[in-house]
Amino acid sequence: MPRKSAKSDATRARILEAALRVFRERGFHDATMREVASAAGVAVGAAYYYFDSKTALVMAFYDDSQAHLVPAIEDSLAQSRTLEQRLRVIVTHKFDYFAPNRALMSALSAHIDPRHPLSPFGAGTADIRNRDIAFFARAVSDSGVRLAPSIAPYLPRLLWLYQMGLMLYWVYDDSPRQERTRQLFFKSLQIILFAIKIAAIPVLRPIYRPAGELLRMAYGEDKP
Amino acid sequence: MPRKSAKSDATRARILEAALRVFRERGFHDATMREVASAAGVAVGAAYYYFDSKTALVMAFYDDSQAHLVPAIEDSLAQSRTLEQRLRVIVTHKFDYFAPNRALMSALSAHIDPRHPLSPFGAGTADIRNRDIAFFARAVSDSGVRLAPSIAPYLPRLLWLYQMGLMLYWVYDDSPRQERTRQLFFKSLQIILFAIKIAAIPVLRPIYRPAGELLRMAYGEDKP
DNA sequence: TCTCATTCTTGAACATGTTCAAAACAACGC
DNA sequence: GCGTTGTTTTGAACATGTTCAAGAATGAGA
Repeated sequence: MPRKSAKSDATRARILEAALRVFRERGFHDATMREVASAAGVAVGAAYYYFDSKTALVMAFYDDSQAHLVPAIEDSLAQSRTLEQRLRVIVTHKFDYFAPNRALMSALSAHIDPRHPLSPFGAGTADIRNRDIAFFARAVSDSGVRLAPSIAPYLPRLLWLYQMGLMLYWVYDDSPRQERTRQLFFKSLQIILFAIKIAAIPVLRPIYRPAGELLRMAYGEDKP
Repeated sequence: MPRKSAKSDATRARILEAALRVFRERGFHDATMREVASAAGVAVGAAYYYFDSKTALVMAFYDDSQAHLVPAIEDSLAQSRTLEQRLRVIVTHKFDYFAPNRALMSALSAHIDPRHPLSPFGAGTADIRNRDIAFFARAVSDSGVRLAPSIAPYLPRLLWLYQMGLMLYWVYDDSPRQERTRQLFFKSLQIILFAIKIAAIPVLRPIYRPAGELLRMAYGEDKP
């Protein structure tokens, strides 16, 4: 809704910062919107003027993260060659950036329902999601990996889904420094890359045909 | 909390029935606890005497479902031989039983957080989950399928997870009669069974070694 | 039949996310 | 300057999940 002045932007930022601070200190659930508003020095209504809901504050943080992540990831992608390196770069950058607010992200995972405006799978977040998927498309393209044509169109979306699963595990990973997620990531990445390479071998393609059919069924047959 | 009389059981059942009715008619989110209580002819407090929360009502329905599903599934399992048939039986029975309240189940999927008492992955629901996993253990055992020893101990839990994913897709599947989920199920089941069989071939085991390691990392190395 | 402890039941009170009408402020044309 | 129009801010009001102190019902033991 708010679109105009620079002062408006500042207020919005002030509310968002205050919210993240309060959420970190008291936990997302225990923090109240009244606390957030008071920490930002505004009335409750102001918070709702800039953000649709309490969860939308966390989503705004997630959204803003792209501004920081895009250049960082682009740089690292340019320096890395193999697909494995590239995928590591994307996921590691994300984990590192989100780490200080890791517990917060659980607020987002509460909305699995694709019809909810804040669901990571819904139409309401298509922009964020597509920008995100673009990372993986970029990581795959000109990485020198030969791809089976039946799975190639779905690979970026599949990798995005894989990374969402990792993030979910990571958010609730209570091992020290989330070391468990890191190990799981490396090991699973190995397996996935192996499967991708295998699928591209012409002789083995018949074996992978059902996988291609499954993907077509699940994602539909849209061109892009 | 409530433990004693038969009248108590009746009241509890009356509240649960009323809740499901109201949830079905008005949707889980739009329905209020006051409506539920009024439909059951009790005060709001009574509902909270028997159920910990609004979501707990849906969980109670899910819990009760086992009483209906166990005999039905046991019977069908006894009549089916192949692992494919058996897995179809389990999932199909569940879908059929939950179908009238399909939209309701979305209330459960809201709690991904394993620390939440109602999370399907948390300690609070371990009993329900283990009973559920037992179906898959039973489907696998004496089904005549040779298993790779590195994945065998995890297979029931893996299949349970697979079925949870299917349920999630099913809950939000808006294709007529959820035909899409059904097709996805059949196709993915084919692939999974193929992978399981391949993994058991001695010559190919080295290829599957990383998968075993991954599972050990993800699930830990507890004996049962 | 009369305690009295336990189990149920009640509905008002509470906490908190969210809405909204009204007020304050800002910008702009005259 | 002064009205007009659009933006921002306010805080009380609202809706609803949940709690809780108090009362009713129940049943066991004397």
